Amino acid sequence: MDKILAKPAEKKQELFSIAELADEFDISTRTIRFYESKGLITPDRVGTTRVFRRRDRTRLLLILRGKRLGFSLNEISDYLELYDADQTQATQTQHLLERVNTRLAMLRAQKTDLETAIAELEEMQGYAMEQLKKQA
Amino acid sequence: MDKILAKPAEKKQELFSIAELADEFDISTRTIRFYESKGLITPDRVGTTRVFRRRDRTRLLLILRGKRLGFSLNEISDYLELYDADQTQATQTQHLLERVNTRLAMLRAQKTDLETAIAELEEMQGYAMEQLKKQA
DNA sequence: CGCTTCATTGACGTTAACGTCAATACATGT
DNA sequence: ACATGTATTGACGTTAACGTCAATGAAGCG
Repeated sequence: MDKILAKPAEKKQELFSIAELADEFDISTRTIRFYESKGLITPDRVGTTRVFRRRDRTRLLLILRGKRLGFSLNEISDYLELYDADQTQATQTQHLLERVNTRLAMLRAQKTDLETAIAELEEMQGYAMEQLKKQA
Repeated sequence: MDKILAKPAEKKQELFSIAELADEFDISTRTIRFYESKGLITPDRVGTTRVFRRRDRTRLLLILRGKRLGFSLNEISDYLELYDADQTQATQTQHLLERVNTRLAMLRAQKTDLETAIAELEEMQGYAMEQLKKQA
């Protein structure tokens, strides 16, 4: 499969095998198939074999970032929908806007939590360094 | 139990029942007992009944914030240890400092992710609002 | 052409983080 | 004293997010 997909001279790789993506993102192929079964990604097929385009590669990036931020796959699924929402009709755009705003509120709340935690640890850090000076 | 623990005239409540805390933090008593079984909190007992002090109440706050940030209970357990570390010996303080720094790096990385996600959504928000103007 | 190497598809196992339920024990208001 | 309400301790169930394994198939290599 490598031979088929690999085009070393190209600037931007367009197609990816499941193994390539698993390797690049340091996840298992099982995980990728699992995400597909959940509808988070929708690779093409060549026969039975999956072939991934840039779109799904990007979605994988978003999925993994979502996970790092502590979101469930269901939440991430909602989040991904925002990226390919229909913008042709005003009602759809309006709906999208509401969902984006809801999401933004969540992320901003999380950011506040995060900043509080960071501030606390920085305080501990400062105190610990003080202690070390005294103890030296 | 309320009658025993409740001292309405006091400024700072010192003792809490499991139900009070469950209510205040909007979690189940089962969850609180589960956290105790994991060693995250260590309430006193009056007979068989749990009695919580401010310390464990604070720890509950930290646990829940940790969860909102997407950390596992094991990670949170590590995190909590930072709060009651031994600072009397320089080697302990040194060790604490290292762990605090590690934690800080994680949180800062997460903050970067978060800010990226927020920026993307803000861009979508801007674009959607543009669309709505055009479509109006 | 046989061998070896991925890829796919079930099916089943696993871990974390609780929920649910049953049996039992206190404690309180009337 | 009794009914009611709350607490505790198992034991078992559940969901999410994969891991593991077995059987099968297509593809390239010498």
